[in-house]
Amino acid sequence: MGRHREFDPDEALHTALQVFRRRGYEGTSISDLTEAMGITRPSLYAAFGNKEDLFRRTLDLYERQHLCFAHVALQAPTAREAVERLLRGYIDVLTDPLSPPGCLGVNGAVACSEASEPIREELIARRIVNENKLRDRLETARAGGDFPSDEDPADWARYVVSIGLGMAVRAASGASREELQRVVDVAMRSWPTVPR
Amino acid sequence: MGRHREFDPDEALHTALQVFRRRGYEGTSISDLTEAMGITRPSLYAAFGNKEDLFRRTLDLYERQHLCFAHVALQAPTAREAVERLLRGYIDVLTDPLSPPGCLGVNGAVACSEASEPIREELIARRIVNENKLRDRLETARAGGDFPSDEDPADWARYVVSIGLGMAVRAASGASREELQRVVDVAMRSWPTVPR
DNA sequence: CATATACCATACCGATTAGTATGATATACT
DNA sequence: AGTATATCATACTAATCGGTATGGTATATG
Repeated sequence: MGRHREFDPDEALHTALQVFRRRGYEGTSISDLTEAMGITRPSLYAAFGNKEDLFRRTLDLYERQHLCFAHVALQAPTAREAVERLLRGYIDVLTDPLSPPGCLGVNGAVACSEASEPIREELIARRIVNENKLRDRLETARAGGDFPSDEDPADWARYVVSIGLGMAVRAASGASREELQRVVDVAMRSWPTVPR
Repeated sequence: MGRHREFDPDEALHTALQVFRRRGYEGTSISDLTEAMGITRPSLYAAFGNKEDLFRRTLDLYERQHLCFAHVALQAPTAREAVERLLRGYIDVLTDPLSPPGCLGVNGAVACSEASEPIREELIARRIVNENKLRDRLETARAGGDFPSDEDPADWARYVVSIGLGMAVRAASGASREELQRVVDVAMRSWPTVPR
């Protein structure tokens, strides 16, 4: 019943992701979006709700499509390898030549007006979820003797995520893959070994 | 000749710094500023030019007043100590209870609309200046035998700045001093020693 | 004291913001 | 075929954006 939609919502969502990723949440206007997506304002609102809803859906898509490597990385045999795969994989996302540089989660709303505070908090919450996954991985590593028992998994998860955040800011500023690889090279040198 | 200004420009600039630091460049409106500074729009424009001029002046004030510790830190006797003082001092800035958390240089414009691209580039440029100062310090350290000759000062400067950027994002998200201290604790463990 | 001048207050500017009401158009179901 | 309905295109809303014109007020100089 009714007329058919003349655009592909999934394709449109991919386009929205590109725009949001380059400009952040507040830096992107509805006009920016409709222009890039090739649809009209009412079509956008009918298909995706409001700007905030649309951003959350692009966030979901981003995690599903670009951050999915993390789940696999965490399953590496050793904790060290898991972390290294995490950081190297993240570099690929940050510098993907087909997407604007940087991370949607970081570019999204580091600082913003009061109006988009909910989005900012959503991004912070999602970041914490990911950091906790890494911490849990390190905890099982410790239980399995793959991570020193006198080291705090939370400390190391925090460290690794901080490196990631730093790289994300750098990438958004135009850092090259090679530059970021060297950051990881140095960062991994502090990785603790299990005394035996 | 003429009427006296009824507000203290320096005090007003300090207030502007607080607002910009919390909200970033684009997230801050002129109304936000005039309201916080307790002055009218024409007064603001008469005293500080336009929004971009005002932001650059708050940036100068920020570097003069909050980032000045870096210059001193770099003069520490050893490279390692210089870097550690740099990072610890930065934590103090990021979590100063009298100011909004985070760094003006990072919060300022990670992502933004096309309109404020000049500000974004200004911030990136200033960041590079600071990283180069650190790199130079490490280079003289290497020349003086205080830093391994087979290590690249640029790599380590990049690493240290990345840690700083990561902490800045964390701080803006509400990270505590203690949390950030632990990041530095871990980060410093990779610091190279000179073979002797 | 008179006058020139700098500041303040108010009200405004056009442009843009997110979001929507309206009417035309095209499709699916009865 | 007829009708219900969902989409599309256009035009619109009130609010806010950065920035300014205007006119009153206070002060410094002659």
